[in-house]
Order: sequence, then C-alpha cells, then structure tokens
Amino acid sequence: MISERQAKEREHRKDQILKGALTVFKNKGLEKATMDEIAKQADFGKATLYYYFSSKEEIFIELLDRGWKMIWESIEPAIQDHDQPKESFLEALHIIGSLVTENKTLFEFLFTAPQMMPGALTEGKPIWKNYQNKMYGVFQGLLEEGMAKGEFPVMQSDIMMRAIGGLFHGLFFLGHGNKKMSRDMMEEFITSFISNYGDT
Amino acid sequence: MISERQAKEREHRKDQILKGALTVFKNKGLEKATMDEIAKQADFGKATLYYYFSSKEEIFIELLDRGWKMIWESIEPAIQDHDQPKESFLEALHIIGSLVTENKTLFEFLFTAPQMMPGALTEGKPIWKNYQNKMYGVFQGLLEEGMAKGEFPVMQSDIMMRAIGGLFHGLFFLGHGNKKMSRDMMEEFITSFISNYGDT
DNA sequence: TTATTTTTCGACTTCTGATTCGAAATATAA
DNA sequence: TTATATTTCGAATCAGAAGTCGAAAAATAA
Repeated sequence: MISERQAKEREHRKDQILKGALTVFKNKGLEKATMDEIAKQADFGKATLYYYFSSKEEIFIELLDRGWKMIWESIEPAIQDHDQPKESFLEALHIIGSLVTENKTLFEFLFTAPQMMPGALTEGKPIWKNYQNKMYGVFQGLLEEGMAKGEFPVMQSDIMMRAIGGLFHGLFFLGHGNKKMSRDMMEEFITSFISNYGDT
Repeated sequence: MISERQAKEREHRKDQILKGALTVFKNKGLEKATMDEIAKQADFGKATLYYYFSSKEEIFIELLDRGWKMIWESIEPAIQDHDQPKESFLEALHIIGSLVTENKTLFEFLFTAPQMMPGALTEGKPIWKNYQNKMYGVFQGLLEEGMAKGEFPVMQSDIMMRAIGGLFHGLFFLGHGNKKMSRDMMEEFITSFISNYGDT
C-alpha cells in the first residue's frame, strides 16, 4: 500500500519524465527520440522510465492526453453561454492564444504531434482525440450558431474552420523569423478576419 | 560510357523509385518508411535502390529538391511583372493552387515534409530550401509592393505572410472530413481575405 | 533494528531496418 | 560471338534503440 504523499511523489516523478520527454520529442520527433535521451533529460535511468510507463508510445500519448484535456478544461467555461456565439468564439480563441503564449513548447507539440504520429496510434479512439474533437465541434457549433444569428457572415462552416485553424497555426507557429505574436495583435487579427470576411 | 538513351532510362528508373518513395513517405513519414517497402512499391530489389541513391535521406531530399524546383519554375513567369503586385500575387497563389489540386499527394508531401524532418537534414543549405525561400521572398515582396501601391491594406507583411501560409495550408490540407476545395472557391476565398482585410 | 515494500538502474537481450557485398543477369560494344 | 560494362538483387553485416532482468539502494513499516 502506498500513502497519499507517496502517490503524489510518484505523480511528480511522472511529471518529470513527461517534461523531459516533451523536450526530446520537440527536438527530435517521436521516432528520433530515444528512451536513453529522455532518461538523461529527465535524470532517471532508462529502466526507471519503464517502471512508470510501459512504452515510449505511452509517454507520448500521455503527453497528448493531458495536454488536450487541459485545453478543453480551459475552454469549457467560456463556451457555456450560447447566447453570444461570436463572443464565446473569440473568447475561446483568446484563451487558447494565451495558453499558447505561456507555454509555446507544449502547444507546438500538441498541435503538431498528430502529424508526426504513425497512423497506428490514432486507432483506438484515444482520449486526446476526444478532447480535440470536442473542441473542434464546439468551435464549429459556435460558428454555425453565429451565422444563424447573423453575427458571422454565412458560409460553409467546415471550410471556415479549416481556414481559421490554418490561420491560427500560421500566426503562432509557422514561418520565417520568429516575431512574437502579442495577444492584442492576434485578437485583433482574428476578429477582423472573421467579421470582415466578405459575405459571399 | 553511357549513351543518351541509357541516361534517359536511368533517369526514368530514378523517377520510378522516387515515385514509389513518395507513396511510402506519404503514408509512413520519413522514419517509418523502410527501404524494403520503397523497393517493393517501386518494384526493384532493395539493393538496387542503393545503385541509384546513396541513402534513404538522399531519396527524401531529391524528392524535395525536384518538387520545390518545379513549384518555383511554375511561379516564376507569373511574377515578373512588378507593376501589379496584387495581380501577380493572386496569380501566383492561383498557380500553386492548381498544382496542388493536380497532384495533392506530392504537394502535401512538399509542404509537410519539413515538419517530419530531423533538424540535421536542414543543415547544409539544401537546394529545396533555396527555392522555398525564393518563393516566400517573392510573395512577401509582392505583398509589400502592393501595400506601397495601396493595392493591399497596410500591415506587417511578415505577419500577413504567416497568416496566408497557414490559411492556404488549412484550406487545402488540414482538418476534418476531406471536402475538396475547388479552384474557384479558393481564389475567391483568398481574394476576399486579402482585399477585405480590415484596415487597422 | 530488522523485515518488507517501493524505487532505481546497469547490463543484457532482441529486434528492426539501413547499408554493403559479391555474385549473377542483362545489355552494349568489339 | 566474346569481352566489357551496366544493372539487379538476395543474403549477409552492423548499428542503434526498445524493452527486460535481476540485483541493489532507499524508503517505510513493524
């Protein structure tokens, strides 16, 4: 039997490992990241990692699960109010933007990891995928309600989603140089993008 | 000594290999793609691949080099005319959009490969990177000239670049479902995005 | 303090997949 | 046709990295 405190320490150690893994995954990607390197980074012996996690993939997945859960939980309260879709939409984007700014490494990982992931790992309806879907669903829902209410110009919401997703990603992560994107700037940017978009 | 024809056949065989490799890279990514699989796909023995290419990486790089070269050469003629930046800009985007539509697999690869690439491969100023940079440079230049001429609303061109890059990527590749994006639709989308963007 | 449980890790095993070898097959040239 | 050059590939080689094992160290309980 293990005590409360022990459990906490255990969690903390898992966190350490996860943290180390994040760094390595970020630099090397899933495949090129080695358990040895993660171990070194987290300052544990390699075998110890296997005491806490059953495989490299499990570490990877756990990182995603926790991350997306966190995103979802940050967003959720902001989107309860369905009376003002546009407001909720912007607020949610804004929240994510803030999170991203606070912890770029983690979010870059969360948003790009799926691409570095071999199809096999996407199979069994993973936790993180649920959260991700929920989030997209909510955004799209808000977009549609917003259109219905006339707060947004009417257009195919899924196209719009893709555009905004790409735009968001572009603003925060992509491209040359690495100018910081301030919160104000991004809010202004998204706002005017959405509301000024031509009403075709 | 090898004859003209022989050289051509050799090229053709390289093409076959490259083609097979593309399929495999696309499905598996650089790391998970195996030479065995590429060989099978291209219908050659594994060792034969090494007769034509010196390593898996070389195949990967060659795919990028040829691809980006092709993009650049498709764009180039359209951007000679510096009198109408906005026109040139849209025309260039439009060309790329068409290319993408014609050969989605290749372009998805070209645009996403950098992400699946271990940093080491980006080191020695690779050919493809040059073309990519040229292209971005031109787009950004056109954007700036367009602003100067009042054809675009004035704003930081690098931010705008990132946004458009992300938007473009989002429209063509990202996201749920896989609705096709018609050429008209995309042109209209980009056009109105750029020209309607709020003049902050 | 001693026994028991939890945690740690170096050394080994095992597997996968890139790269190489050397011998055949095929095509070209003499 | 015979000699030479080009092309092909199955069968090794070899390295790197995931995952296992069993013994020690550290913490906790008795």
